[in-house]
Amino acid sequence: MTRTSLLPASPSSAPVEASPADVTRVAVSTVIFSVRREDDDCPRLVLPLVRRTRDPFEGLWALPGGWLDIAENLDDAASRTLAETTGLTASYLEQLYAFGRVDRSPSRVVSIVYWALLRADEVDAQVAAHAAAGDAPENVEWFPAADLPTLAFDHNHIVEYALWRLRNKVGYSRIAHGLMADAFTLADLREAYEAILGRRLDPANFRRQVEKSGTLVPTDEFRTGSHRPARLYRPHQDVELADRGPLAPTAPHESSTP
Amino acid sequence: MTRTSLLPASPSSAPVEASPADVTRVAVSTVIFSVRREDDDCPRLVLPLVRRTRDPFEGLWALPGGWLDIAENLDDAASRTLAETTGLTASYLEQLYAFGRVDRSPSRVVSIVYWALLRADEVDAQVAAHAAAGDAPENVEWFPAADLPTLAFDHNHIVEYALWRLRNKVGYSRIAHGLMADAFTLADLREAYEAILGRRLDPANFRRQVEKSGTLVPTDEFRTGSHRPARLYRPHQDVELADRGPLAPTAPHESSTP
DNA sequence: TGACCTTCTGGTCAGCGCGACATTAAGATG
DNA sequence: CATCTTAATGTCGCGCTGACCAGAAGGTCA
Repeated sequence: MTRTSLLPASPSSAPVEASPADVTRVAVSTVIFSVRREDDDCPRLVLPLVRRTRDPFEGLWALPGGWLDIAENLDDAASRTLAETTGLTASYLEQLYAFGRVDRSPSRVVSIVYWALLRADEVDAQVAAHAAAGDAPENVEWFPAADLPTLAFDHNHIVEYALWRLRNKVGYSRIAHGLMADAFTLADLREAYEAILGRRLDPANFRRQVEKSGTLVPTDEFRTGSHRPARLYRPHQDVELADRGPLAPTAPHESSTP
Repeated sequence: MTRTSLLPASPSSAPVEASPADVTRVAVSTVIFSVRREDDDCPRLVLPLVRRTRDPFEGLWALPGGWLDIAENLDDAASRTLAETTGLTASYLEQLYAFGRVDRSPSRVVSIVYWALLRADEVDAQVAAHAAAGDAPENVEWFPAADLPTLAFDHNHIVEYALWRLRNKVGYSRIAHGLMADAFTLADLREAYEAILGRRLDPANFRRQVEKSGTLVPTDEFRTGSHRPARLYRPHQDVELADRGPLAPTAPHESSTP
């Protein structure tokens, strides 16, 4: 419950656990995306990384994560390690892939990687809350997803795959709503799509698609800015961000053979 | 290399390995689909299951699989355990999901599950080859995917999810080609789609879609039957069954940070 | 105040893909 | 030779989409 381990570390740094030389260990990491407006420029896709403080790849940036506990579900481990290392709580969490190449780490580690979204307004809010509480996470920094440094392990490749999945999923689901605050304009949502897809979208056509989908509820409020005020929308309650199929959102592997 | 272990077994049956009571072990299983024509009826989606011979769920049917070796990539483990338990070699193999609920097994087991396709003509061919060689796999039986018995562990749920992924993927990729022999008619391919999707497709519209996709090469041969002969097609060489994105088909986690 | 700019919002139009359906071709069967 | 079944081609209408236009509604600045 109160583990303090960070990422897959060197063999010598795991005193209690069995010798990594002959055991396959399971780690859990998370690629968590958010959008942030740089200056007055267009919003960009960003993700938090953690600087490693232990031997394999010490000093390099890596995905937030940690070891899987013996009595912990995979989803719970992803949420826990993400919170422990970055102090963040995701608004959407989904398993990405299990990476297990023998040569991806000095010791044998299978990483169950999740990808997640964080509401744009929660980035600053959660960071500020932790700063006020005095438990601000250390060695955490946000990077633009399109311009990352060389990361530890195969994490560059993992982020590349997570981006690919996100760009795919944004096309056939309402997943981008997970980046939005409670109320937002269609321009906000469109800019999130543009940040993910890396190309501009026609505002009129975008509006048509969203309205037809029925996933948004218009409010009577408007956001006033430099120009004509824009109507604020809220996400429809009964619409899931994505169709998980037989994998239930909260308890993924249930329902069969009790 | 010459392991003979079958599925995740009871603690007492793993003498050399560390005690399962305090270690999370990694298993690999595979849901492998094929199509078989029942009688002169329409083809159906079938999959092979293995009857368990050890304690947890002994006697129940389960997915083919086994333990991950310490120096073995995940993909290799899926191929190896599939061959060891069923004698089959898949024509397409893709990671499905990592299942790791604490309560899915008496001991803590994280299962990296793959899903695969087997060419219809290879089902009988591979079985016959093993029978001739005297190493026919035991306790293996094919079941219709739509009508399975109660399986061990959470395997019913896993098959359900694999079916969902297959039905999804068949809509936006050429994955169904992995079920076809070297040469096949459009009716063969359409019936595979129908078996997967569970509904009839219009032959004319199906032909139009396939021809436009450019994934098939018409031959000069025809299959003669009870009615007008049907032209035989071959899959286009340069067309992958599915877009894996940054995950290369043979060596999934490479290319980054050398 | 009024000209001008930018964004929001609604609308039109052509092209494409797809489902539904009609029609002809070609071999097997009796 | 009539008939049946499947193979293969063609036609039509609908809905979605991208490109584009036009008015609405606020600011900004001379």
